[in-house]
Amino acid sequence: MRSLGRRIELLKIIAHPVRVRILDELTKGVKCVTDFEEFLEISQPNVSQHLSLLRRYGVIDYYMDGRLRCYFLRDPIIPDIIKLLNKDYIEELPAPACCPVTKKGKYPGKRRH
Amino acid sequence: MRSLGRRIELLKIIAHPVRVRILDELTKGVKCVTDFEEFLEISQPNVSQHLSLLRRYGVIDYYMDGRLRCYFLRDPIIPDIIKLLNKDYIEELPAPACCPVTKKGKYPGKRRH
DNA sequence: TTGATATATTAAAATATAAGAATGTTTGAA
DNA sequence: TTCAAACATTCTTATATTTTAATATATCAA
Repeated sequence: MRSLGRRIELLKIIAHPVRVRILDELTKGVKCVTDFEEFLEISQPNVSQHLSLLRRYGVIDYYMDGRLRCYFLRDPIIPDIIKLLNKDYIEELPAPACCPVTKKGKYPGKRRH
Repeated sequence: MRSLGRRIELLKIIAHPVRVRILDELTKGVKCVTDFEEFLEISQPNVSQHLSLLRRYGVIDYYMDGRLRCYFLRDPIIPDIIKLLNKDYIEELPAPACCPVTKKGKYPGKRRH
């Protein structure tokens, strides 16, 4: 089981527009670097850097196919995160019903609502 | 419906150890600043900075209770993210079955596995 | 064995983020 | 009307991230 600290680090790694698009694509199947270059509008070295970052953190991996590096998802949290990012949330959370007590509750009987 | 870009920004905001702990606490109920100071081992101004960042991005909000600011969750994605972070993933994703085709599939019949 | 394709690495510049220190604001209680 | 509690803001410094540009490597095909 991975630590929470590790998970948060992972979240940080994922939280980048280019990397999310990469991971989103990879949830649909294997892709090679050139495939990514086609739909991300960034340079080849930059694509490569993002891929190697993701690989360094164990998020993705690749196998060789001729001279192509075929990247695929490795960390099982990714599909769940992608699903979350694409999910529709129409409402805000309801505000707390009525002034729940915090530890520091110095003003009982003086609640404003 | 919020844009994906907004969601990614949000993810970035959340992906910080202190802020995750704040949000984790808030999934359990309302807390005021001093409550946070107690269990986060950081200075009051730093707590305040994190809270105000979270509020600026609409993740949390507060109501006043006497002189206390009672913070609560506002963005409905948060409980889901916290759940994800705490979820157990025991296995890696299975490697792709056998060399699926990338767009650039120049080497058919020469697959290595 | 040479050229082209596919991809990586490195260094530098630009930018963003985090933490700490000092100080400011607001409000209730005395 | 003053004090103290609760909290925010601002500025600075330290550090991390991102991008760009240039260059390198590895492999297949001819």
